[in-house]
Amino acid sequence: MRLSKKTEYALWALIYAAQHPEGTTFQIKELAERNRIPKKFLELILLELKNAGIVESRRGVGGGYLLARRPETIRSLEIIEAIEGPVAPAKARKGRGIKTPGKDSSSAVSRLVRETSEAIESVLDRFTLADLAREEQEAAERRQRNVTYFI
Amino acid sequence: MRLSKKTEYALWALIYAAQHPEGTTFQIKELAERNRIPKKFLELILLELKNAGIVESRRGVGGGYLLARRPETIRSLEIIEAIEGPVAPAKARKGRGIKTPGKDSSSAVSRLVRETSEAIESVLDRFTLADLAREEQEAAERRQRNVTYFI
DNA sequence: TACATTTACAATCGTCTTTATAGGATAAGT
DNA sequence: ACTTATCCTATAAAGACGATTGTAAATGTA
Repeated sequence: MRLSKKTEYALWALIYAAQHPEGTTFQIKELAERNRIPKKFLELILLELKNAGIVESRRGVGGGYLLARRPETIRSLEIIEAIEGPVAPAKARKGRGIKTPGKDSSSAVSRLVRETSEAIESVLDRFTLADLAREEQEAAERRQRNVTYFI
Repeated sequence: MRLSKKTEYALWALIYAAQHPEGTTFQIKELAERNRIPKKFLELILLELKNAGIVESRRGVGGGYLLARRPETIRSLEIIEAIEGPVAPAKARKGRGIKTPGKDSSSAVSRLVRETSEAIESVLDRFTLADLAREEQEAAERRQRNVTYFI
């Protein structure tokens, strides 16, 4: 599984957002500098996340972005799909529809893709933004204490 | 999960190969026409599958391609990785190595990717080429009997 | 009102990947 | 030799990816 840079930036941005006190905004500029994300690119990404209903924006002085919902209710699947589009292939509509051998949803290849997609969804469904933010926080604390675990 | 056309063609080709009696060859030309795959593109794909040790080739009259191993021993993971490269991100080497916060394997995003990759691998590991070929065979028979199941 | 701050949004651009296509070289069976 | 079929290299069109540029619009503050 490979995440595009765009999706990776989106995840970082939302983790950053989740680490802010609820209801307070953060600015694109600050986030871009901290995480070395191209500012204008980040703008684009946050706009998409806004259109997906994951963040909200406030314009003007003191404005910025903030989570639209509580991080416990935002699953990583939703985030990734907001940027990359659906993980699972569109379900074949039942009823009318012409049968083309290759694209047939009963074909072995389609089944393989379907089962894999379901596995991906089930993992991404388990992790909420709150989980990611907490985990990132803990990792950061470990780094600060300068402790490295070699297993 | 999205498969590239190339990988899809590779799977079709191998399913086709698996449906042939063991030890007999099939020709690119025939397969290309039957499945409407660009012949030259298919050539490229079979070459890659050959370099990956999945198929063998025989030149000259009566030549063609055939599976290098029994279909029960060829897992779909192997096929997909032969074309698309590794599913899982390369494991971070333990020991020396500079720590870059973003790419840190302990970060929340890395963990998410890692767990998802493992889920994908575990599904793709369960299906062998023999499974796919059998399933495709059954689907083809159902189609021939002209029976459609609307669930 | 004037101004600084901050997002909104459209358009563009260079590079890489994907999906092929073309042409000939090479090998092997008959 | 001749035919069949793979082997190999090069190239090209289209689209996705990653990012930049420029301008507009909203909002709080002096």
